[in-house]
Amino acid sequence: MPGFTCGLDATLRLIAGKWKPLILYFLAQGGPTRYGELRRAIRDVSDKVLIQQLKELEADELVKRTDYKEVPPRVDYSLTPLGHSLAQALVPLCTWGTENMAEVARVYAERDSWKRGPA
Amino acid sequence: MPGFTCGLDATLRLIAGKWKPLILYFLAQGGPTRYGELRRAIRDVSDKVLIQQLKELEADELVKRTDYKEVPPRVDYSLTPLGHSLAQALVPLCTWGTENMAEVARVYAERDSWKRGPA
DNA sequence: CTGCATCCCTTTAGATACTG
DNA sequence: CAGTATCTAAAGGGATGCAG
Repeated sequence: MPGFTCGLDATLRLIAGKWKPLILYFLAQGGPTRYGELRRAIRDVSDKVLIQQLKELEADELVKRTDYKEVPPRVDYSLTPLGHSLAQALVPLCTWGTENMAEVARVYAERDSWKRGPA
Repeated sequence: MPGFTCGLDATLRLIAGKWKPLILYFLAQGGPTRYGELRRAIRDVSDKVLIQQLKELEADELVKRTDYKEVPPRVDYSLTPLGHSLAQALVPLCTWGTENMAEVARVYAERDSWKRGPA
């Protein structure tokens, strides 16, 4: 039901998913990447979730899956032109995070401490 | 537990939440905004969720809440300097969405159709 | 190596009604 | 006007084990 309130809304629907931005960003840096490598690069993600998100990205035409039909299996993932342009739009977020990482870590630590209670 | 794999990772933790980017972006455009106005601007969000996300943004020092202690109540929300800089980093995503909205709407429509099955 | 299936749990979000 | 409270639904995510 296309009825985006604004461009940001449209974009957000594509990158909603815990690991999607990370996947896009990683692929943008490294070119075609094999499944296993991706899996290791995106720490802490399970097979199920990674595959799931890759499929959604593929359905959204942001990522291209290439199956070389070899044995043992070899598959790699790369960005489509659309995916690549989106990844570019992610760059400022990455930059922001890098520049403000200390600040972010600080507020994050505070949040966690009151979450667990003062003690 | 600060241990961000990269800047993007750090940023994502702050803007994870269905409406947060939209809230930040709206505040960036409009300056201090009263609760009711925000509520109407961010379509389809419930009071509960909106308040919840605003509180988290406030805890993360991205948004500032001002209570004028009047009756009837008057409260407004605005961006902190940190929040403002983050909102700036969101601009390219918005631009991307606007530029590619037709494309996004198309892939989205396709997804929805096969989701509901052929027939 | 790549990836699917299953089961389960937590988080997130939404509806509704109510209060100072 | 600006929220709170409560309940429920759904999505997202994770562990494990199996398969081609």
